[in-house]
Amino acid sequence: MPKLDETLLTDLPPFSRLSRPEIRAILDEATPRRFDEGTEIFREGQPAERFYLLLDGYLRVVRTTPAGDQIIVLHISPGQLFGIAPALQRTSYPASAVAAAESLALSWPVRLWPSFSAKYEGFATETYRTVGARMGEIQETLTEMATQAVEKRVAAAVLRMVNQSGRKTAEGIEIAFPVTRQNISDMTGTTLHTVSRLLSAWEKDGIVRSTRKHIVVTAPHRLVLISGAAG
DNA sequence: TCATTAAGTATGC
DNA sequence: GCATACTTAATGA
Repeated sequence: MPKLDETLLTDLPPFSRLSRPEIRAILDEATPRRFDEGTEIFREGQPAERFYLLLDGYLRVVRTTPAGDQIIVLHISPGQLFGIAPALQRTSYPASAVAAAESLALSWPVRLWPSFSAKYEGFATETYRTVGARMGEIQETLTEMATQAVEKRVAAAVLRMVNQSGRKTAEGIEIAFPVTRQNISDMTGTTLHTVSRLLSAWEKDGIVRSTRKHIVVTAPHRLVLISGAAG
């Protein structure tokens, strides 16, 4: 296996404070792997044997309700750690991770987690920062689900994806990974029909432009207004 | 206001 | 040509 380049990690928050030799040591223990779109990387409830860093691509983090339907909890973008059950004091994964687009990830056995946290300045603080940020995001989505009307929830979900993965194009800001109406309904607790109707209506209003699995937000400010965000 | 049912069209391997 | 993605209308909780 070819050696991984150190520049893969140097700019990422959990590793940015580390020296070259330290990063070298971490990389030498990492296993890189590519995942096709739709591939499950690990499943909810499985023993957490490894933790991961996403280098390229996008992931959906999915939980199954007791009723049996899937909920998309959040997305993971490049540069983020995931599958970090040890940071949550857990020995099994609390959710499944599915590649939303073709993705590339590094992983390490969980037995390395304690030494990573202890040895490497900034690793622990940064991981707990991201854990905190994600819990906050989930909380926000939950209260939103309970209190806001469907159109606001869908607008907020689209904006969240745009904020995480948006890239500018001539037309507007596009979501950088494939998303279906069904996916969006799984994020917002509604049906794909309702999402389809909303996107059609927004498209007629010039707020978005969408083709299959692909959404461009042409008027983000108007979506923000619909979402009813503060300000 | 929204889910459900149902019945269609469009798209891409 | 088939499965999947998407659209739309109608109905009713």
